[in-house]
Amino acid sequence: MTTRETIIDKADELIRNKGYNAFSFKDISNDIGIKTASIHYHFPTKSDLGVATIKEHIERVEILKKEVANQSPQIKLEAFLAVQKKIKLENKVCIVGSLATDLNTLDDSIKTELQLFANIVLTWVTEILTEGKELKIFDFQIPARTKALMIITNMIAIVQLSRLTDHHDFETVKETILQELKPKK
Amino acid sequence: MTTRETIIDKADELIRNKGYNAFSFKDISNDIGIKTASIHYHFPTKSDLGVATIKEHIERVEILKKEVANQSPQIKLEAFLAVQKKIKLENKVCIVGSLATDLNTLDDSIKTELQLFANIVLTWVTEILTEGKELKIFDFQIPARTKALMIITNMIAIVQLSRLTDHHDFETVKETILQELKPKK
DNA sequence: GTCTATATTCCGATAGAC
DNA sequence: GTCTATCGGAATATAGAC
Repeated sequence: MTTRETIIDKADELIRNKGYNAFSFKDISNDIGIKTASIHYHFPTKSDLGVATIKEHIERVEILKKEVANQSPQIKLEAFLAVQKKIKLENKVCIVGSLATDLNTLDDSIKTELQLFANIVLTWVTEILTEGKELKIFDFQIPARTKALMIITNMIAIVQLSRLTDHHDFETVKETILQELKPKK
Repeated sequence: MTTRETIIDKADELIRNKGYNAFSFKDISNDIGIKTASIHYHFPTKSDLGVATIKEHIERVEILKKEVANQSPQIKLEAFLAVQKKIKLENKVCIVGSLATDLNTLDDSIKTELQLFANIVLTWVTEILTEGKELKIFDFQIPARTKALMIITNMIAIVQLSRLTDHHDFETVKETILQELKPKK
């Protein structure tokens, strides 16, 4: 992994662990053994690093989409939910939720990139649901985009809320999503 | 309103507008015309102010609960959803979501108070749903607490996500929640 | 590319006058 | 209760040596 990639990886971890305004170049410096001045060589400003971190997420989603492109909608949806499960296991939150709560403090460059990422995820889940309904693997009576909003908001917020209520609540919500998509016999 | 209450009100606004780690005593000082040293007189530390802000939310929920105690489950649920609608109109986020994403940076005193608040809300919505189901006003096939988790996570995250996708998505999710609770004829 | 050194600004918090 | 003044520390960012 290049230094640049190592920095982005650590920034991603810190943003989703502590929040954008709580992490500093010094945190990265301490964790990966490089001086803050060197980080500025790769990313002149903190916003540049923030944008690069979101771009990394976009790339990862595009790769995941391709990996499951030929699989069933069921497998595709489980691939999406597995990402959330990993977030929960690592006690992090989704970068969309993490940055959305800080949105009014972010530069336009980060806002724009985050909007792009959010819409990519929303479009992907909408497509999965549409395909699943056509194949009668999923059943729901509302527009696919609306159903995608319901599912995505469930996942974004349960990683946050289950930090406060009960960590098992994550699994409860995830299983409920899958159950409610099953066609009635 | 006392100075103490004015400070709490402004802190609440800043936490839900910018995030806990992005707001400062100076922000409050500028906005309400009092020096930062005076804020420290009322709240020795930032954590003390954070705890007091959550306590204020707890009090408001308790008051709202009493106001609608004799109303139908439908009215009670709409009272809960109206709070979220107000949050959306003010371009803020729910304090649970705002602080949950920063949780790993918060003092235990704030964490504990936030956990208390989250559980109060969860219990309240669970009770509303239980009552509504008994009266056949609401229909759902999962445990009431699980349904409450689904609805609360929808609302917490849609105020965040609709900042990025489409502001109308808030209303879409809110109306879908109500529609899906209606008994099938 | 990475370093040392530093500029500048802002933060939370405290002492003490009024 | 509110103020002025200040402390100690941490933040983002830059200049310039290697």
